[in-house]
Amino acid sequence: MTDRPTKQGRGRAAKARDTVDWTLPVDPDALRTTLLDWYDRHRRTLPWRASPGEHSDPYAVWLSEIMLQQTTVAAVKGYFERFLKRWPTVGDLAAADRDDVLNAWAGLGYYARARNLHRCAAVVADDHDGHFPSAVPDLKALPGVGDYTSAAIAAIAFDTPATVVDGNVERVITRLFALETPLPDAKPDIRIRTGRIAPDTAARRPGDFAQAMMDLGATVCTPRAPKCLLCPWRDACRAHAMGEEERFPLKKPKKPKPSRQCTAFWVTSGDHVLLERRPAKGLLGGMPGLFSTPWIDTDTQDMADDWQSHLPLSGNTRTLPGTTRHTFTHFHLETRVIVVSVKVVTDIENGFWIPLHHVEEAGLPTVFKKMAVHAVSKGSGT
DNA sequence: GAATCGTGGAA
DNA sequence: TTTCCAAGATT
Repeated sequence: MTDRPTKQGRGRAAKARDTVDWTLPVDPDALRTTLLDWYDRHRRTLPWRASPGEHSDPYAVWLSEIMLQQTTVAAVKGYFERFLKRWPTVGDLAAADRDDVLNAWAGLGYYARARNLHRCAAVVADDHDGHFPSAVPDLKALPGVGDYTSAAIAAIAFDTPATVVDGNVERVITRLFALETPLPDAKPDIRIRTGRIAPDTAARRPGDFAQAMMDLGATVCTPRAPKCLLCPWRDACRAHAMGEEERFPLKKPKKPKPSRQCTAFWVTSGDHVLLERRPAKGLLGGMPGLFSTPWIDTDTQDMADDWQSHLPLSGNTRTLPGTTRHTFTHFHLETRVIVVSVKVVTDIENGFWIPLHHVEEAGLPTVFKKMAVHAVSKGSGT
């Protein structure tokens, strides 16, 4: 495979393509064929994966791909099956109440995905007659669908040639070529190299190839202790030849996580508890939670003990022993819980009351679920 | 381009 | 206990 002749007015990608240094002992077509053979022999059964030869439902593909963003297969399985059973079509999901969708998503994390999921379903139902578009640019225009997901849906659901690059592909490609450029700077190069190996026609099975690349990364070319003896690309892999598989991909150093702390309020009245509906945007946006003081940075702020002014309702208060801890993507949170007993159920802004025995179905994100468990276990002494 | 945005499992 | 990381998107 040779580089194309130079043309005028090329973009950055085209320019980089000419400078790609292809130094593997085998050509792209051989790599693609070898990988597809491996996939046919090792294909995994997954809830969202069509059987060989069967047509996959674009709605199911889209739903699974959104859920799988930065999330493990094991964590997604149950959620995927519950969603598909409750909302069998994109029209059903579009017609669902937003809070019901958020409730069903609770615990899976990255809640902007759930908000975008519901918005996207509405767009597909309203603007696309209930059918997902098949072209990458049209898919990428949908809420929550970016570079990876648009390519994945096009390839897997419609067998359209598309360059699918996720974290698995990045790892496989950087090892195959022993790329010394750290992520994310290496992304454009990785995309170009992946595009060279990937199928360029529907007949060459773009969907299977994309899934094969990701399966290879997930089961063989793993971050730690890769199973190179089982790898179909073992003989071509430069990192393997160097004996330095685990050194790739290189990554830019990440910043340390700061710590924050807050005081949360477990407000009860009789057998009811008060929860907050959080603002629609930002951290845990749109989700239910406990009222609390602001989450203050531990390093820059003193242990501010001014929880009184943030008390949502006045009542008898009791500070529980101990704290709960939770780690988000970019900070740690330590929470002290104060039990507040109020005389009568009183409505307040952004607040809602639920029976205590329904807390488990309230759809609390994990950080709040920890606080609720703490309150119930430590606070039952009154 | 850097920050933001969850969670649970593995080492 | 801490760190890493998993089928990324958005701002």
